[in-house]
Formats: sequence, structure tokens, C-alpha cells
Amino acid sequence: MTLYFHIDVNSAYLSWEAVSRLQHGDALDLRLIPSAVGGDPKSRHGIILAKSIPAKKYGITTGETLHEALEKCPHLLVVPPRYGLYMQASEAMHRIFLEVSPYVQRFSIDESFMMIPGSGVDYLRLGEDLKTRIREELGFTVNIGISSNKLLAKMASDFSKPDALHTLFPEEIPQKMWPLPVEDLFMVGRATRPKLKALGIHTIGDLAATPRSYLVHRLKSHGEMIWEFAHGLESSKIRMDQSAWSKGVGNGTTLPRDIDKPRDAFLYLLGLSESVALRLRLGQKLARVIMIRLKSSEFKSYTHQRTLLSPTDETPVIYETLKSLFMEAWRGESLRYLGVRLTGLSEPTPYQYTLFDSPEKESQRALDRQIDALRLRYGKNVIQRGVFLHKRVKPLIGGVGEEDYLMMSSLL
DNA sequence: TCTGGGGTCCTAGGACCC
DNA sequence: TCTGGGGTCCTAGGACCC
Repeated sequence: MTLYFHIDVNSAYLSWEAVSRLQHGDALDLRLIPSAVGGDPKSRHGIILAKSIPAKKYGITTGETLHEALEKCPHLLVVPPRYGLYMQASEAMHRIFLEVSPYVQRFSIDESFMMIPGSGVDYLRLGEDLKTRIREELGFTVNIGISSNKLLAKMASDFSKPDALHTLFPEEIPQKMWPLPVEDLFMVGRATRPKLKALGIHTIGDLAATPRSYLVHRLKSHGEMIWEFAHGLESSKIRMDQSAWSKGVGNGTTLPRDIDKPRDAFLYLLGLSESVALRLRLGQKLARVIMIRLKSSEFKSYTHQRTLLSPTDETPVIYETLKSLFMEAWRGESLRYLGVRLTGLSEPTPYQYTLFDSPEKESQRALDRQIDALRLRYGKNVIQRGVFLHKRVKPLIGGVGEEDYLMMSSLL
């Protein structure tokens, strides 16, 4: 029988912070005290990203505001996130996985699936050895779930934490999975949960006992999917060699303060264009659809998009399109967030010039590439557009920092 | 000191073509 | 003047995940 493992780092960001600090001579282990990784409230990024187990005992939850967390636990130690460090830790763990099996799917920065082919494998031993190896070589703990498909392996890895190994084979479903609250099921989120409650469905077992046709009637294809999940039915394969994104790439940011002038919005859009276009070019893709996302100070979010005649990876084309999209979409209210997303991706070779492309097209692409090379070699701050001088807006906004460079560094 | 950022997939309506 | 159906593409919004 083919086996699937799901490996999940316990309190990932916080564990990695703790390990890094210990390695750099810090005597304090963040995992042993009430602590959290969180953003900066001054720039309106103040939410809890990860918490220690002692912090959890105070009722602190991921996603809540730092303000709320500090009310629950005034002596909570909060440290800022360092995404570059987390990418390194994730990479190191991934390299260990590949020594165990070539069939590894990275599901997120701290979760992976692994397929173990063949029969007669001592999977408990294999799992325990993997846990031990990660703990001894990398200094942090993981949960491992084992089953005959990815869904059940993922459900198993969530059972009890930390540093635990669980199985959830089909015959164990009634005993181990059906008693759990329905919101513990993968793909039952905060919108589906109340709908199910209204139907009298409170546990995963209740969901499994509900007629499939009834759920399809009420919840369409989503209902069908979660009914199958409740029965442990899932058969997707390991998806290998996936980049972090394959359908689209985006960057967005909550603004340090509300803005209500297009001129201010344009500066952020330029910074977002630079980072998203750089990522697109590093991934060697072109995009045909450009989308802007706006969020008002009242948290009302909306999007506007345009499909281009020919796909592009050029920063100026993306930026000019975004300005135009902004002017069409903006409802005149003050804005809290601006985001950019590029989809409709294609391969850039050979570049398809249209009849109307100007000769400057070639030189613009060459310029973009030279700037990319400089940023990769000397860091993202080595070169920036003049409009950002003496401004507080960053010339590259969003996740194009150490993390993406690290992802790409194996190519360079 | 209110509420992050980066993804995927699905649905529904309208345009457009045959 | 009115009446069709199917297929594809585009757009906007919403649900879910980490």
C-alpha cells in the first residue's frame, strides 16, 4: 500500500525564531515562555502570526491583534517576523525530506506531503526517525500524520501537538475523526461552519451521516467535497517541483495610514509593480491579466482587472495599467490597502511581439533585466526610482525580499 | 495600539460567436 | 419582430488554505 506522510512544523515561525536565537547565544528559549511572532501595530500590521504553547494557555490565538493578545497576557514577549530566516529553516527541512523520498510536495512554508511507495514499510519507525532527525539536526519539532491518502495524513498530523506522530487509516476514521467538531475538517472554514450548524451538523461524523445529495443540494460542489472528506475519500497525487506560485503572483500591503489621493496611491502601486514584476521575471513567466485590489478604511475590499492584448513582464506596462485600473475602480473613499495580482501566466519564449510594439520594447526589457541582475547581486536596495527619494514608501513592496531570492538562488 | 500577506478554486452573469 | 442553445472568454466576488 502506498503511504502518505504529512509533516507540519509545530508553531513554525516561533520555533524557528527560538532556534535561531539559541544558536546565536541567547540563553532564553522563546518556546518555554509566553511569546509570539507579530507585526508592528504602528504600521497597522499588528497581528499575531505565531505563538508559543505557554502563550496559547493564555488564550492567545493566531490572527488576533497584538492589542488583544497583550490584554490577555501583559508580559507576552513579541518579536518581529524574519521571513528570510523562515525560508532558510524550511529549505533545510525540505532537503532532509528529499533524502527520505523523492516524492515530496511543499504545501506551505511549514507543511509538506511525502509519498512512500511500496509495501511492507515500517512507517512508524520511518516517521519516528524523521522526527528525531529534524529535532537533532535542525533543533525544532514537527507533527507527522500518516495514512493512505493526503487528506487523512493531514487530518492526522493535527491530532495532538507538539512533537507527535499519528496515524489515521480508513478503519480508524469512525473512532479518531468522526467525533471531532466539523470545523476541524479540512476545507470547512468560518463561512461553511455556520451553514452546517444550521443544518444540525456539528461533528465530522454528523457530516458523514448526512446524505450526500442533500449536501450537494445545499452547498453545491463544496458540499460534495467535504462529504467525501468526512468519509476519508480523497485521491490527489503528490505535486512535485511546484514553485510557490503557478497560476498567478501578487503583492499587496496595508498602508501605514489611510490615503485618499491618487498621487499617493500611484507611489504604492509603483512599489508593488516593481516587486511583482521582478518575481514574474525571476519565475520566467509573462502575465496577461493584471488585477488591482483596494480595501477601504471600512475594510470593504474590491477588485478590478484587465486582460492585455499581449502578455507582459515589463514593470512600466504593469504600472501604467494599474494606474488606469485604479482610476476606474476607486470609489473615492479613503483606502487602507492596495494589492496587485498578475494571472494568465505563460512562458516567455519566444517573446511574441505584436504589430504595434515599438522598438523601445526590446530596450525596456533589457533594462528591466539589468536592474533585476543588480538587485539579485547586491540586494534590493542597490537601485531605486527617483520618485521614491525622500519618501517613506519603499521602492519594492512585498515579499520579494530574501525569501524569493533564496528560492531562486539554486538557479543562479 | 483595532483587524497581514500570499495563494487556489468556484460561481454567476454578460459578451460574443456559431 | 420574436425565438433557441451551446461554448468560450472575461469579470467580480467569495470561499478556502497556510
